[in-house]
Amino acid sequence: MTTAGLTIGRAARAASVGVETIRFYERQRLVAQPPKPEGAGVRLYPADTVERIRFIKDAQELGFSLREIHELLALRADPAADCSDVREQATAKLDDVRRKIRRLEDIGAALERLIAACPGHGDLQACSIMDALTHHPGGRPSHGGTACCPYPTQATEGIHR
Amino acid sequence: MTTAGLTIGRAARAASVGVETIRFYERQRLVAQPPKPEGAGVRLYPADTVERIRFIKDAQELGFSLREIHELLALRADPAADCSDVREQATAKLDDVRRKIRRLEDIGAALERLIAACPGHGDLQACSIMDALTHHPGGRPSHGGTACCPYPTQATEGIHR
DNA sequence: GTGGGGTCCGTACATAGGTACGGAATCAAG
DNA sequence: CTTGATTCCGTACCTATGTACGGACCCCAC
Repeated sequence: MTTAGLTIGRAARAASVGVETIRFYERQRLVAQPPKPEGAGVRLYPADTVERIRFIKDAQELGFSLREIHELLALRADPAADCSDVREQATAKLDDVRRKIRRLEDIGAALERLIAACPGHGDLQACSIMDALTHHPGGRPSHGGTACCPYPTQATEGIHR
Repeated sequence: MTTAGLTIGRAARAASVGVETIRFYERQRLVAQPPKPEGAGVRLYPADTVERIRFIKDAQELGFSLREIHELLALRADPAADCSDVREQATAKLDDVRRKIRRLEDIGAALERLIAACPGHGDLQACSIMDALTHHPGGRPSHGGTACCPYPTQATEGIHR
């Protein structure tokens, strides 16, 4: 009923990556290479390979390395096996995820504070991200009392293109 | 009252990076290189450079590239200037951050589901991350009805060391 | 004032994650 | 059955982000 699969080119387009990226992931064993059909023909990729690739790209944007993504994808709860170590690994990953969320929330709050300070009628004392993070109600780090804008706005040189 | 600053080695240790990393960031203009004192001597790094480096490392783990981090750090609400573009950029970054949080929450939920399914008395139908993400109450993607464990557990080959 | 470690600077090397190239085989439209 | 686009595979190349190396210089403890 469903289509047998997609050629590598179509799969790549569906996952918004290049063909070469799929081949690269195959070499890294991040996605399985479907078998070549009997005799001759081209490989056909099932739809869930596309999902898998999307997941990989998403996870990358969240700061996971391909190694870590491999570990995430390898986690499986086999109902017929002792999975205490799967459980353990999954829990570790979950902690990881939660730490990331917390840190992102900090940065999000700093950005909000920065935006609020923007028109000039905000509270000030928060004219940069670092300011908003460091001497903030609830901000993490310590170090007392640098005035508002100690860091000279850096030229765009260096980080180029 | 506060110390004049840290030598590069101490600053590196304080920020949990290598000396070479600091120099690299200086070349990339991610952190400012303090001036060499009159005559002779070594450069001294203020404490907020350490904070800045920590921020860079944190942001990297959240999937921001050095380029993006540079943009984040460059945002500043100068109360004496029109900052509509700062506001605009900050808003865009904030959207970014919120997207990341949402996706992390999805993955966190999938992990929880996987952990719950683990001992065998969970609901099943969620024996891998992809399962937990795709056919989940509230899961994002579509594609109907792949059975539980279609993906052969991949050997550890390829992603090595 | 000497010895051992740290700094400085330039350059070279390394690792992760792709991206491009080239030639043979294959498929699909006309 | 020709033609143009794709696939396949191996290899080479590229960018981002460090990491290491080597020689000169500097600083602090003895």
